[in-house]
Amino acid sequence: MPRAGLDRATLIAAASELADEVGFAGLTMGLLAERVGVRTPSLYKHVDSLDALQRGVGLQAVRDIGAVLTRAAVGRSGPEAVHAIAETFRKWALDHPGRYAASVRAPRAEDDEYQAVARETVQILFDVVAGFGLTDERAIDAVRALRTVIHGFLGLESDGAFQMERDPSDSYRFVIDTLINGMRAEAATGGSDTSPLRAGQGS
Amino acid sequence: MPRAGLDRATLIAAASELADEVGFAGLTMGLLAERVGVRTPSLYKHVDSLDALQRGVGLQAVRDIGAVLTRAAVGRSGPEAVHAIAETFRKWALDHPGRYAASVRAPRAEDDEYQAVARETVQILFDVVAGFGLTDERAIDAVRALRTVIHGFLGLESDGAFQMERDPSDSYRFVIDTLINGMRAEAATGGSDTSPLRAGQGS
DNA sequence: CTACGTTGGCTAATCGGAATAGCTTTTTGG
DNA sequence: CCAAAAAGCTATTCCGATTAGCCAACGTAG
Repeated sequence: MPRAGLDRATLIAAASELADEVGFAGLTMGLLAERVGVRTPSLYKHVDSLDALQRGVGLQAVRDIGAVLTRAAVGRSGPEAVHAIAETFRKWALDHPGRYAASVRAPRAEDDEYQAVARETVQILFDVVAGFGLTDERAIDAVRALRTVIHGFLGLESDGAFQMERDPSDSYRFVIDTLINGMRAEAATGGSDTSPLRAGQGS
Repeated sequence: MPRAGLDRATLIAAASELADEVGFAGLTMGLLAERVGVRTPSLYKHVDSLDALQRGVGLQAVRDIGAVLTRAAVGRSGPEAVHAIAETFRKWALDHPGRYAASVRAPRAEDDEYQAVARETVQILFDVVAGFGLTDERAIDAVRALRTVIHGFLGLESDGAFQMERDPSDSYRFVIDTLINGMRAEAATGGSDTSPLRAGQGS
């Protein structure tokens, strides 16, 4: 009985592909085992549980997203950077529906590693927002707004919630542009309220 | 062995409450049975399956949301109506996390009843958007934008994705205000072409 | 009021997927 | 070459959903 040469990373990679094919909810130990040519129980030599596997896929997805967004944002700033990030994120999510769903899964507050990776990705957004001249609380608001719009739209779109005859790409641009205009306006009027902001994770 | 006097509606109501307590994912036939004082298999006399139960909870949740939003919007228009709807929706979602999660569940394209109910709720948003003078494609964009922002924000918030020391309520208002400004601006430019909102570097 | 069909509840059993136990073989380091 | 760790496997257990089949409760015609 030759060995299959599996390890955690390989399993997570295979699970990620599988999730993109059958949906994150359809990702099952049996299916993954079949995919990698092994019996189900053997997987437990490399991952602790299905939950751990899902977490691994989600964590890797967030890392991938961070890398992709970083590449998209480099050399750009302001509205151009926002558009690049928004479009890149959407394309990635549409290309990798399972991974995207995995990345959205509730991160468990006590999961430090997840929090750290998420923080890194959110940092990209802070850098972009800083380019608008937004700081402190307004920067937080703007980053939250960006995440809100991107996740909100992708969530609805991937749920098939847009039924009308209108290219979602155009609607997406509308929302993003609206947000950009809002940030521009906010930066122009200069944030009037100021409260100290404390350290935290996420945004 | 006295009868419990159950029926489909009672079960869905009980399941809704239960979902708010244990989370939509934690809603289980066994738990529901215990809650209504009956053995698990007995539930199948009233609902076809767990999936059907979940669908029922989601459907009812969408109906409830529609009713609540309608009440919130009556007598208001424009920005005031948008704020009322946004705040009401958020409060409802925070008060009923399980039902909210149920309402978001992918609606299945072939489910005509669900589609009809969802359409009714979306209609409320169209009415509000019409108050801004937006029509046709721009109205669709604006409605999608509203849904995007509301669902996006509530999704992130309920996932605990906002970790920084900043009241989410304030950030929520920021996003909503930004969107309102965008709709106002869009209405002002008269929607002359498909991309009047281009967020160029210039003005 | 009473027999009878329908309805609702129950116990027992099946099924599918996750997870564990315990055995066997490969790999690896000395 | 040998012992221990690592990686597979089969057999089993567990749990939640679901089905089968039995029996009591209800409600209604005669």
